[in-house]
Amino acid sequence: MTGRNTVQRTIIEDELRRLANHPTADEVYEAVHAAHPSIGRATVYRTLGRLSDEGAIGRVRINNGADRFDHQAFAHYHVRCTICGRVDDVMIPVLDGVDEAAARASGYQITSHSLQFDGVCPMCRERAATTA
Amino acid sequence: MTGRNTVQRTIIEDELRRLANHPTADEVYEAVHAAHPSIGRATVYRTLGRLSDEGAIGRVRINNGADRFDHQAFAHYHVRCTICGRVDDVMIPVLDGVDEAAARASGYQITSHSLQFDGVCPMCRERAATTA
DNA sequence: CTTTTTGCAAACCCTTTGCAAGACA
DNA sequence: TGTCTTGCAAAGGGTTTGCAAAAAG
Repeated sequence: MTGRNTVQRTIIEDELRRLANHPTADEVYEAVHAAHPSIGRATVYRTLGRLSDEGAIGRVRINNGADRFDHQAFAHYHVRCTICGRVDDVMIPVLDGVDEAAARASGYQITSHSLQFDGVCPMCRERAATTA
Repeated sequence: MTGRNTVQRTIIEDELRRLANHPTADEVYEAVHAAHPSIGRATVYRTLGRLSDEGAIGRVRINNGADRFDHQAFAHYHVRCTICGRVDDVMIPVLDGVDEAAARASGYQITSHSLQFDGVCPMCRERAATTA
């Protein structure tokens, strides 16, 4: 653990693990603030940022949307439903050799990649089929 | 062409092709506005959006940064320099079969994926080596 | 003449920041 | 005690929107 062990930090981390499914910082804030009204938005943003910098949690940067936080810290991919905005894990193997290929193709020194899928989640697909 | 053929649209599209290297909407706006002061920011944002919806140009959604627009419309990947923010093309083959794998793994109907690399561009690498 | 597009400013979402007060080690 | 963290409100970046006027077809 890098920073100081404050009550807020514990509360925020616990709440993230309770919410489990890739909440945004603001969703974490709403939940935390409901139970602990004195905890402010900035603290939640700052703490989630620190936790992900430390590697204790994951941060999923979503194209065109708020960042989401992941209680699972290891590298994996995500898919976002273009209808309801829901984000889920995509447990396929991490791409092998693609960073090297990109380095060769671009001349950059590659440090990481992120792969995001877009699609329609089972619920929304169901709903569309029923409605149509 | 889907919409109406306005002067603004032509000017904006031309400016994008002239700028060539993945400008943000605001960079396009600055250039357009400098030459045509009557053209407003909203028009540039709206027009770039329409052009990319039509498939006439590409939109590159950057993790944690402004969208960038690409005069090349075909699918390809991008790398962003974590130091200077520059964005370049990564001309590696489009990932094959990965959408199907993701669909199987997640249950989503996958419509697309985006792969973004992060790294250090040759210029910044050079600069770091010289400075150090 | 009908419908789309424009230009402006204000609104919006998500996030960060300055600062003084408070909590940790 | 010295430093990190908090809470607040305000600012910030990027983008969208409501509306009346103008332009396209």
